[in-house]
Amino acid sequence: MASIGFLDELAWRGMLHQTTDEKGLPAFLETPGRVAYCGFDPTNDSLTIGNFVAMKLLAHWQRCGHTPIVLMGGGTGLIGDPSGKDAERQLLDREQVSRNIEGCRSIFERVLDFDESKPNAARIVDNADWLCGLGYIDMLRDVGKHFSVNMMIQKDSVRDRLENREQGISYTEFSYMILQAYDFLHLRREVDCTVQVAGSDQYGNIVAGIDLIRRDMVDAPEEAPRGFGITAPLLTKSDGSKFGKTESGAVWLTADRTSPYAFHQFWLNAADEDASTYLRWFTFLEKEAVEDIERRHAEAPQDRLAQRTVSSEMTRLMHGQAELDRAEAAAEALFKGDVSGLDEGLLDEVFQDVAHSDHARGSLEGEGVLLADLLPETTLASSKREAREFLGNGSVSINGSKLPGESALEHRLGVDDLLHGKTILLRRGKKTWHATRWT
RNA sequence: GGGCGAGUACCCAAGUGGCCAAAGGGGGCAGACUGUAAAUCUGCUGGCGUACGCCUUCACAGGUUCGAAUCCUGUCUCGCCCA
Repeated sequence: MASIGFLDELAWRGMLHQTTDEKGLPAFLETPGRVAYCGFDPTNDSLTIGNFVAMKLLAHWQRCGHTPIVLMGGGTGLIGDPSGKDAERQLLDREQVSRNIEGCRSIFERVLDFDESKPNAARIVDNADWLCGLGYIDMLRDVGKHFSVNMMIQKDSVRDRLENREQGISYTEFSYMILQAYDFLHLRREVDCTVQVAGSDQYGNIVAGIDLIRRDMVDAPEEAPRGFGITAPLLTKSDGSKFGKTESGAVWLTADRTSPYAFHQFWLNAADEDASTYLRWFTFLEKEAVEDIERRHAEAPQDRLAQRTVSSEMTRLMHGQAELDRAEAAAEALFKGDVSGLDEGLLDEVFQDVAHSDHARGSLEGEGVLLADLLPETTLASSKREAREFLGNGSVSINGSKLPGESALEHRLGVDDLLHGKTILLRRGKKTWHATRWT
């Protein structure tokens, strides 16, 4: 089936940070059908491209013939993971958490194979199912007993918060590690899950789980596997800024939160220095194909082949071929050609893809509409004052042609500006579009 | 429970009675240059008004004062130390 092992696959992609057993793990993974899990916090009813990385670890795992388990932290999500957080987390209520889990399910289905006829079908479990029923006293006796506080406060996730004079850590979040360790133990016992994969920030939690399993299995035969951990490095951008954020917030994997067009644009706009990393991290292309693209990209970076490949692969995977075609057509129309010459069908598509708004056609008659008054009604300006600022800067275009700053403040839109009798395309700066429809 | 300290705009951070819509940095947006890239340079960055201006803001609620982010009282939150 798979010609390349899981660890090698991650390694060439640059997605392998560390494992808990450099020597034993490769041999262990030679047997197909191993079970690994990765945890996800159900803090939202959708997932972001940051979560995608963890999901992809499981996808590679599955493609290498092993069985992936998506662990939704319906129970731990009620607590909050202190790792990488500099502030105490908001507690979620249980109803919200279960709604969120439902919302994420379809996303996993796009990346993992849940076909139950396969021996290594993926599945989703919710740790609320076993955590919420635990008694506090039982937990303290059976699990807490195995944890040394001395050790716990050494873990980075906790220590950072202890040493940070601005923010401490509550007992609730301090306990998170125990719960996550217990998850691993539970899955080890119940479904023979022997591996946990995650981002490197989870390393401490993973090790805690392995420790717990080891203590639990003191009497088990020596050859019985305990637990392994595999982590991916933190994804960083070349300019040092945080990956996956745009001016409008996180990039989501579902169309209701980030439109396929915006999603496509996000990848297309990647810096050259990041494009190759994205290619390796986010596409499933094989090594030779990736290296070929990198070579061609290096020869002619202005063609942005690497960015184009990532954006089309990712958009197709998350939103399907049809949405990819639309996003590409819209991008082509908006950035390559003369938008005033778009045919009506394509214009309608573009209208759907970019931010848009509806207006009363009557106001265009006669004197027309002062652009400075219109902009605050669009996504291009948040206030009239800001609108004037953009206009004065000469940042605004109508149907693709830029308005010089001097005349822009007084500029009025009229019926002559309508494309195909109903649409005016506005643009601020280079790439922020807004379509207005007049009916 | 007691003592000490902190809470300023998107973030960090100055300011300790008027010159404060509040320094500086970061981030963000825009302009020039480009390849819908990076780097660089320039401008903007509480709201409203095309200016003079008006309004809201320095944790919250009151108070002192002609005048408060700044002083006082109480409340809340956080941190450190003691019990």
